[in-house]
Amino acid sequence: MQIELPKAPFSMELLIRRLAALGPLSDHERSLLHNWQQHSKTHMAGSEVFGFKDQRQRPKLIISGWACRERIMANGRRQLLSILLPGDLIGGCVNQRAIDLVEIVAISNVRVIDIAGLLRAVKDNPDEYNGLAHTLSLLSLYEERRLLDHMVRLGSQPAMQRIAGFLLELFQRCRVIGYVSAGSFVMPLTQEMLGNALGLSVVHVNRVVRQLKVGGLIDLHGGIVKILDAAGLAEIADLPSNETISAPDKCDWSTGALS
Amino acid sequence: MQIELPKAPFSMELLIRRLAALGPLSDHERSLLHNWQQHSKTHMAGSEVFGFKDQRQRPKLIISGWACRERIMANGRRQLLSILLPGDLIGGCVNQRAIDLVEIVAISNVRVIDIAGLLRAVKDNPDEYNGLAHTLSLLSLYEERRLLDHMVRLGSQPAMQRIAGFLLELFQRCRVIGYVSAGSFVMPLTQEMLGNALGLSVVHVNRVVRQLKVGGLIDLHGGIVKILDAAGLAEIADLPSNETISAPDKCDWSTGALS
DNA sequence: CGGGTGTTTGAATGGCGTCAAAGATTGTGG
DNA sequence: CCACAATCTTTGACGCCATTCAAACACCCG
Repeated sequence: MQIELPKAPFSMELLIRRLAALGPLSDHERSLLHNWQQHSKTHMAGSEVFGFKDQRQRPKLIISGWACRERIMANGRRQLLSILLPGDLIGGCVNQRAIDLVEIVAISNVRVIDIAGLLRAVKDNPDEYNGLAHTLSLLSLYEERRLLDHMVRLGSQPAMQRIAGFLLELFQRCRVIGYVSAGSFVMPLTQEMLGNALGLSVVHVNRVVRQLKVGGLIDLHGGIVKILDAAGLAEIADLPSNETISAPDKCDWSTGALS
Repeated sequence: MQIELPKAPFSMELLIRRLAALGPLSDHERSLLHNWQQHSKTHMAGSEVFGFKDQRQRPKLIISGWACRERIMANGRRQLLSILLPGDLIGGCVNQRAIDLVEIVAISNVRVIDIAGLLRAVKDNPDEYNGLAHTLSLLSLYEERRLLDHMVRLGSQPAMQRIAGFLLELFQRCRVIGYVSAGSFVMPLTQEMLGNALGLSVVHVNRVVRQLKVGGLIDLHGGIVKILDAAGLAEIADLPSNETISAPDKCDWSTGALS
């Protein structure tokens, strides 16, 4: 199976595309992103990308590689809380978030750039970069939503549904950032990591994945996942009909609450 | 077993005490809270407190009764994501949160007051109510942290650990708001709800609870929980040593990110 | 008193974890 | 290029934790 997978490094262009899909961006905002240059830093697979001890860490953008937020328990067990892909923000939230107090570890080699200055520019000129502020906050809104989805998986789905739903989520996220080609995407997660994310043992992950393979729903070899039957997976995963959450088209920044 | 349990309606005094424990409040801020009067609205047990469809819902404060955030799946299964107690805020976050897109249902009869105006006052006078803004945001920070704790429970703990940890969390939260007397607190959760929160069947919840009873760790009758051995529960629940998260003593509101 | 709801208990089934060991794959150094 | 180690995947056997089904038992309320 020879598959050409996009290896293009994540550029600001992709972030622009991603944000533009969430809300309107002015030319001025696009050019701010477009001209944003920053030298990137690479974290090797397995190393810590973002420590939770240092509250002062500067917000970052992942431009290549996968990372995860994970919590390690006293008995040595790991629970992956969230998977981070290229185009995802780290610690770039408007206000303090608990999720940012969790350690972030690189799954594959991860390249990040510092976007503290970018976010600062947005914050200091709220009128000028209104659309940007909006779409950026939607980005973290979506991560929180994924967290809740995952919580539901862990709490009330059997292994097969968990895996089907999880793979589908990764598939859709990869597609959004252009990392899917011919229904396939690179997934640098070992089955052990899948187990750590889904609360399952390696052995059982393997068995269920095999079932999905023989069922003709997916193909999985050498770290490459091919989604053969997305609709079938969605049915197995018991996804609600309106899976695509509608972005609140009117996110009112001036009424109610502090917002 | 006759136990006197505090039935005092949650007043602004209690919110003040709760916030003051999270950070310094000026006299000016205390008086703002103290003088805040609002007629309360009651939601009967089982009814919806806060719909997620209406994005415009005004933020509220629970002053009595228990509620929960829950998600209902296609197969009819329920997953309780979070338990809300008196003194907890609903929808009062600085910016849009995914958790606020989840339905909130009253567990017992719930009284709430509208605090949109209060939050607005805080927001419109950031300098004046700096400490208040800080502590209020800590409140939602802690809820998010509880969410992550719960996720870890669901993902990587067996039934007994889940139940022990969950009861302990409720115990500590009740104690903070003064709802614990002689180690006991009223818990209006049926065992079925406990199961829905913890991803367990009613039957198994019952069996594990009985084990905790015969083990002399808790007592549970008629909706009243008595924690007999908090340390033992903590050990069972495999809680990390530094269970009491230290409030970030220096939450810098002027550097990094948008914050 | 009766019905509804919640709790408790038993027995049987099965999903999933653990243990163990054999392939398959990747990477490294000679 | 091959050999070797290390990591990951795969498979079988076994046992336990937890679910399901079923039915009795307690409790509350009108």
